Amino acid sequence: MDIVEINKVLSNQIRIDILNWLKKPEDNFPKQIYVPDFSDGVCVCHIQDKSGLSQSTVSHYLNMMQKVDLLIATRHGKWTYYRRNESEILKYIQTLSNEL
Amino acid sequence: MDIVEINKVLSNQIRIDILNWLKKPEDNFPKQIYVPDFSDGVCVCHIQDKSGLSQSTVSHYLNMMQKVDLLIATRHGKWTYYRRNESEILKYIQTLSNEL
DNA sequence: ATTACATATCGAGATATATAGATATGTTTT
DNA sequence: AAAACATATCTATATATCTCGATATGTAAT
Repeated sequence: MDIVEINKVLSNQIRIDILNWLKKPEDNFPKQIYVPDFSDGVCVCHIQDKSGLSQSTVSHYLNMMQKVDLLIATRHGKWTYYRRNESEILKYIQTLSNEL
Repeated sequence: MDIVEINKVLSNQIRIDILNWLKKPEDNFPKQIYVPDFSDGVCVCHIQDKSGLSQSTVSHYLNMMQKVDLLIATRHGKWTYYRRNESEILKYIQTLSNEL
């Protein structure tokens, strides 16, 4: 749990937005086609559409969010799905509460 | 309360350290000479000594921490004292808890 | 096997941050 | 008023981040 690294990741509004959108995928993204529900998260293409950023930028953002364990990635076929890592997010907030 | 701006400020270990040192000034800094206690905080020169950074860098860091309301500055004579803004720090953590 | 597609990675230019030394400002002491 | 001192601001260079288009990789469909 590297607080400084996580804070860098969270120093960007779009990345915070992504974390928020993934709280309620049903409310923020269209139904997915090749998986029955959002239990593994949302595919990159939908997040890209919603963010308005380029494919490479979104992929990069999601990767950095995964590297600090804010997100979990799962691959199904040619799609990669990202979802929140709730326990790490909670741990981050608790660590902040203690260490700030 | 601009979460992104605060996160930028907290994306640096020394700045987090400063926030921590100011939790217990008695434990982290030498006695001050021209004020009776730490109730207005710690003067820039002591924070500079402890951090090992240049005077201009420390002044810049403290200023940016004050701009986002993490710190409060008070001037006494030629010294400027900085202390934690506890209510804003708490508000920041609460906001994060809600918005992440 | 080839094509099509989703995502990841690479390379690059623009912008922001880090950090220092030099200088300016404001205060106190002489 | 001059000197000394603490802090703030300015200027500059090095490094990091942002963001994109181009390319590579992996998977699925034909």
